Amino acid sequence: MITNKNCIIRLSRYKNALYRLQALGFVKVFSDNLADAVGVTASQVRKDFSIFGISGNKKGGYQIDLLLEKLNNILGKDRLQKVIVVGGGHIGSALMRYRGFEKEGIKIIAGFDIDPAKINRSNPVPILPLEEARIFIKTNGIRIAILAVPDIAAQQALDLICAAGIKGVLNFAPLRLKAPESCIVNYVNLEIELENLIYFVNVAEKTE
Amino acid sequence: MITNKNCIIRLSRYKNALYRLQALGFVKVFSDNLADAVGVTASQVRKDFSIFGISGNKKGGYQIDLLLEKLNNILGKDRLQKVIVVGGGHIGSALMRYRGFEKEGIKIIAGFDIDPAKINRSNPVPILPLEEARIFIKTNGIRIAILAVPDIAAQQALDLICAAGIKGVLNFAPLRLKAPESCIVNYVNLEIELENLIYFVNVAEKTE
DNA sequence: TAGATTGTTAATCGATTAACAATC
DNA sequence: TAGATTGTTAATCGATTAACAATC
Repeated sequence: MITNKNCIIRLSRYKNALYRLQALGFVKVFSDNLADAVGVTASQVRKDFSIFGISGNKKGGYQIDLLLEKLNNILGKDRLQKVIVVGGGHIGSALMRYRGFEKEGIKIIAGFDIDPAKINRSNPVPILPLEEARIFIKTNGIRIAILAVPDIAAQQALDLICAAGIKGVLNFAPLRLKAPESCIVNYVNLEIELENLIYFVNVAEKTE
Repeated sequence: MITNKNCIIRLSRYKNALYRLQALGFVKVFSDNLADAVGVTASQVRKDFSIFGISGNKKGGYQIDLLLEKLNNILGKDRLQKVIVVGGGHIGSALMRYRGFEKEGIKIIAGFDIDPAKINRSNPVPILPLEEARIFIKTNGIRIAILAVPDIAAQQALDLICAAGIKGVLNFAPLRLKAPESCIVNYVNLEIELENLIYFVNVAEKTE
């Protein structure tokens, strides 16, 4: 199935919008409503659904609960996703304390750091020595990791967790990493996000 | 000038790669080298440059220092960018302590929160009451804000800072916000980033 | 000069949108 | 039935890539 990243991101947005509509008491939805809620065209919504074989009812729209079930299934939300955080610095520890993941079925079950001062086995999310990561990942069958270590440590940390069996990494370190084929690395680069915003604000300012 | 977001993001990546090459002692670079460093085609590099009227030397490639000067100018890196953070929770306070912005000429000069317990005027980055945000933004001519408040508070906080003159917002709250035309809102949605990663890891697992 | 690289145009590719037959 | 909405195909749009003349 040929799909691009943007399409999958839209599926997540549809899902989130559907939960909001459901909370407001809606039971069914038209492609038009959903398009409005997410900020895309109705054609886009129907096209995205058709890619995944999701069908509604001619004239009747889509039943929200069934639609959510299908989207959740596609997005792998039908089971709890266990995730680890590598790096117990500002970003890493903020992510470990962040509550927003829970409602999405994503649970951060441990953090890892090389600094012995950061180790804390009795934390709600325990912070363990990095050298235990390998056995922890294997024992618990962890596939997803968030990488939030300093630039210079990032490649080495990635190598370690990939070798231990990690299949997907969300990397916050602001540089491009080399990963084996078995591991997907997605990037969150806050510096570049801000730089981008500043660029478009400057452009808007000049043209106004 | 017609430009898309991806093009500007590539300019940031070129810039970052050029600094690394410069640190390694390189003085000039070919479109081919830069393409490799960033993971795009050489055509893409030359095309991006031509959009902004950046030219090199036939056969001679591009002189790194001149290229950096032009890219920095386009990206607005020629002056310090002062930014505020709204929300002193886990994400907000992590961003205020994060040192990675400084080397990019981005300085977080204050944080704001409604919780009196979070106020701290003697912090390296002072945390001030939200009701002071309006006057602070106006007095200091702040144009860029990072929004890191809980979902339910996000729209109200955005309204407040937009009214005070904010022109660009990097929003971490996981919902779509309504902003006036005068203000650009970019979204960082960590839940959706993880969901996306999980999807592609699942797909890879099924097809292997 | 011969070889290599830029800058730009044309071709390709893929994603989005429009249109409309099917149908409830 | 008449009207409205889906599902899908075709058209459009825009971004990326390939090709190559210009030229150093």
